[in-house]
Amino acid sequence: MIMDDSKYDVLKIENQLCFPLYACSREIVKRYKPFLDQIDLTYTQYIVMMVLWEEKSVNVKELGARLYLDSGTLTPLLKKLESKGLLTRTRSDKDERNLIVTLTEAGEQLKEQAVEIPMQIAGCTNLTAEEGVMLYRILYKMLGQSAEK
Amino acid sequence: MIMDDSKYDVLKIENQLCFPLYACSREIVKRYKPFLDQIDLTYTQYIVMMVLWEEKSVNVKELGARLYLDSGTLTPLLKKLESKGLLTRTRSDKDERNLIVTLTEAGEQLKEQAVEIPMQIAGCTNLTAEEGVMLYRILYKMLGQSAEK
DNA sequence: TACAATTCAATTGCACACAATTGAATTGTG
DNA sequence: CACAATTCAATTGTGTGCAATTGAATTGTA
Repeated sequence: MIMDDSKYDVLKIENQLCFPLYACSREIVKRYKPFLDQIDLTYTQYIVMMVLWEEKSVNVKELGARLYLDSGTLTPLLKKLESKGLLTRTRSDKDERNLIVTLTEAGEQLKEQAVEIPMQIAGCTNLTAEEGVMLYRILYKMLGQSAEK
Repeated sequence: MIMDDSKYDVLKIENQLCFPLYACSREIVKRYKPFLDQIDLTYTQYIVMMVLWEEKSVNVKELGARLYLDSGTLTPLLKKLESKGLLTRTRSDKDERNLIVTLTEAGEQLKEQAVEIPMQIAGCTNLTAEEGVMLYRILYKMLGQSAEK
């Protein structure tokens, strides 16, 4: 009689959904690196810029909500992007608590180089179109749960 | 005539697969935190312990391959787990370059508390069983690509 | 209107991640 | 055997992430 499962099976990494999620996320970000190096951005800086390329101007709270990041992560990162001249940081007149982040002309120009990246990355994936769509749908379903709070 | 797409659409966060992966990974790890706090482990320490609960003894290279982590991350983390008494770190006799990490009795005992965690986490997910299986399969397909190198 | 509660970004402290380098140990090769 | 190349873990330096706290600004309420 074979007896190869036990109450400890749940503790095997291969039986957990969180681990491949965690590992995959880091592997994909790593795949972006050579491309992002060309425009001197880290992955986190890149997704902040993506929001600005869409919105032109957002406050830190909105940015954090979009990216699931808090001010502890964003504040130093935004200061760095400001020092690179890609954005400006100014307090709102209406409410001095709010910090408004605005794309500069240099930031806008970076978009021209960045637009090449998604295409280059797309070729790196071994998923079918259907798998991509499925993965996307499932991940956003999980994220939706987080957003509800 | 509506003209609401452009060559910049690829730069919208919602059109990228990497972002929900990155965000989801962090959100799920965050969901583990209250449970891991009870046994005083971080998520990364937890997955290292999971390997040891399975293997009893591994070297740093193997551990890194299993977890997609390098010695820069593992060395300080293993020293911390050693100082907690959960594992020992010894050089291999056969090859002094190799560091062998071995589970201690205390580490083995922690397994009894850890075994409750996966069950508690499972209840936190809003995915169907099918979605869970699908997600798992797709993520490991992507990871397989990384493993090939 | 006072003033308590709330809402912001910033700060602090800790724990990863990871690229790049270092230095010791081992292996491969002439 | 000598010694160059390789393989390890450790170290260094930079950049996140995030919980918890702080302090200024605003809002809600007695």
